Amino acid sequence: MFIFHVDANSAFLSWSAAYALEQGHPIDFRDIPSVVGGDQQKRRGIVLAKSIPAKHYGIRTGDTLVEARSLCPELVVVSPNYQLYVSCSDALYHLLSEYSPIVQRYSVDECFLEYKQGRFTTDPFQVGLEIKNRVREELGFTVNVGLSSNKLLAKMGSELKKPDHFHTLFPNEVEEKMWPLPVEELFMVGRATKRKLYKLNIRTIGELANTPQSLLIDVFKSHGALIHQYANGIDNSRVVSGSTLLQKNVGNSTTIAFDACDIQEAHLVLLSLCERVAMRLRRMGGMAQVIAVTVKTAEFVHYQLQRKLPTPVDETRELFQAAKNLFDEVWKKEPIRHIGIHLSELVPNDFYQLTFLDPKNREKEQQLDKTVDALRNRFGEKSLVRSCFLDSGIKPLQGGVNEGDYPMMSSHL
DNA sequence: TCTGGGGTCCTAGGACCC
DNA sequence: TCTGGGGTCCTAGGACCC
Repeated sequence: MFIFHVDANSAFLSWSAAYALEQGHPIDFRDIPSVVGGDQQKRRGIVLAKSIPAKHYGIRTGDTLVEARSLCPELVVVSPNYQLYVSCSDALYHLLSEYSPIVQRYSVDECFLEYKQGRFTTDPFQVGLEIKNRVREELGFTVNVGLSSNKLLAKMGSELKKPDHFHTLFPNEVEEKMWPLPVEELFMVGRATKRKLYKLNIRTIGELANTPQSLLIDVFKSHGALIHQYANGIDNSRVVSGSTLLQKNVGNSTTIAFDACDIQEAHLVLLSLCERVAMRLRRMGGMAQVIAVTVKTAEFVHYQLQRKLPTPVDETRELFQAAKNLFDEVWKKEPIRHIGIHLSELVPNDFYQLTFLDPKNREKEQQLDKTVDALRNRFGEKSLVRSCFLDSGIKPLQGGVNEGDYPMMSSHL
């Protein structure tokens, strides 16, 4: 059994660069210090992706654009084009699907691929190289490809040397290729874990691998067992293809372009988030049993309140009512920068139909939602909006990558 | 106009029940 | 009255990933 991991190099930046070239732009953003960054006017001014020259200035993903510019004054900042990114992601997925029916989309720019070698299949080493080269030549951006016998090692392999490289990282290569790396490069070792490991004098993946597992469990609980296994190259998870997986949570949140100071404004933002998250929930065919409202104040203080609902819900109106109640309880009247709504403990909506007896009211409400969804799907999200948003300065649907401001893609690169 | 948005999983602690 | 000990459910919050 062979597993590939395919990872687009600096995905958002490469994709924007390739598209700009295709549109006749004279400069390849990948060759100069450049970043993809959010809109500072809308208070989303952070680095979403960076070119390799930008990285050499010390610019990191997540830095504010102000910080990034102070590191490199001539930095070129490109606006994100989410529709383009979805097209590129789809193109990559489809190319990989030619090699195996089992392809897992791990994120917008990463896939796992399970490859069974048989009498008539190609040698996996050839396949890895071919994928890498075909993506570059046919899609116009580069990827790293990792090959191993499990997902963890395939992923670690694809991170080795970038860009445009194919690596193997089989169990017998772990000691040589993975153990010398700094411990924070191991999958699932983030900032907090790194700090604690350094305190234990564990600085490389090899040192972690050779630390007694019992010690790690004492310090990190189950997470300790996990990273110890990973450091030793052990992982038994399967490649899960398609959308067979029922999503566990769904949420939308947004940074408001101005601080919301009164309850009417806050409720409007909540409603606009509800519109979007409820639509996504229904599209998934789910109903939510738990709803949470999160708030980030102008001072960047976070708080959250969650509540179990008496019955699973997918109606926009019900969700809004619940969200409003939570918000009113939790809000301490400070100016608000950011609001979110998250739904969890999802169940399939057919389950609900059979299980609960509710007033006819609900059926009417669900019919209404269904009609609204259908109209918006057919004619666009803006085809039907609530009148309360007119002149409010608040978009009628919010959350996620903000819709609609981008021209339709005419080509697929 | 310095600080995005969408997920998954785990743990602690309190309420409540037997 | 020197005050157990399970179990489950619920909520808050943290850590990690992209």
